[in-house]
Amino acid sequence: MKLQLIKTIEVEATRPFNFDATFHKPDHFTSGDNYWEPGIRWQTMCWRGKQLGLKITNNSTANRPGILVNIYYNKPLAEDFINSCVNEITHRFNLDLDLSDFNRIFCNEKILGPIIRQWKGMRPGHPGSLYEYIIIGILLQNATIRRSINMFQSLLEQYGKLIEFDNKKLWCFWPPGKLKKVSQENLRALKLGYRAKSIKCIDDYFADNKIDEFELRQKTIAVQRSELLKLYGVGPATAWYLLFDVFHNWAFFDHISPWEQKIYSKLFFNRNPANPVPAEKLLQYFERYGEYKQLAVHYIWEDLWWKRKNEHIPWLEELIRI
DNA sequence: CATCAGGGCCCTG
DNA sequence: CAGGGCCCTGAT
Repeated sequence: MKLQLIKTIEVEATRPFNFDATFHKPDHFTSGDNYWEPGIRWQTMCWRGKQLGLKITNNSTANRPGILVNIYYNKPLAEDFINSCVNEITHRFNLDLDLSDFNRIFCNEKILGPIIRQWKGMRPGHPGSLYEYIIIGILLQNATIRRSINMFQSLLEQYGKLIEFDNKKLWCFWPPGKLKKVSQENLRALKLGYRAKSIKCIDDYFADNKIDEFELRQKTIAVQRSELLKLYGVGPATAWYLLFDVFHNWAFFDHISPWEQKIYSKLFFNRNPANPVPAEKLLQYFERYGEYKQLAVHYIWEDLWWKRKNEHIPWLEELIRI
């Protein structure tokens, strides 16, 4: 399906703003739903049931940071649809985030200071909806990266849509409810294993409107967490990712998985991965970043993955087991 | 060839 | 609250 350019919108970002560190996260696994090169991100987006193509371009001038969003579709789009879509993009990528406090407090901190100076204006965030992120989160569970990518790709090819815009062919996520008539066995045939049940349950849950992402955004983190844990297939690890990436809680840090523990141990304590610092002690260490502890670790984490793009880091390669 | 952990979670006892 | 089982892969 080839899409046409329907609308171009300028969106401002708060300053300081770093386009590439915001729109490309080297630690997120590459999937067929987006493509990045410096200054441009092509991204598919399923918004209110419509499967759109987006070309997001850096549009920053010296004193006016921002992006240009080209929206591609096969029909004209209503004004309020476009506005809501752009608001959602602003939200998901945190274009209106005020980082001044964070920058001021930590710009001279030993580890974080230099990283903040290098990546000043980087935002956390995730391009997907809550539904989409949960699906991906489930695919990440108890699997190697390669396997997660394979499972995601199979799902996209079965239930997503391949769209072409601006000379890019990218897969777009399906809307919630798409799996209504799909059986667990169908999903298992895609080699999802026991995750088939979780994904089926999640799709039903969203299709039946038992959860509202936008209402949940307004709730306290305690409510958000308990609502997420009610979902079949979502446990503490997946909830932790969601609370940061989807619900934008910068202070929440309650979970460290074994592979992350090893990387943190090396980064913060230069400890051999075979002998990592206990997770409890790491969490205690992150307390120094107070209200911004997860944002702080995100900066340090992303910095590491950007380094990996440019230099070989043997100890890291051994830990991530792609 | 077998065995086993892996970007967890659910269920059982 | 600890521990077994789960799908499938690739490493050993």
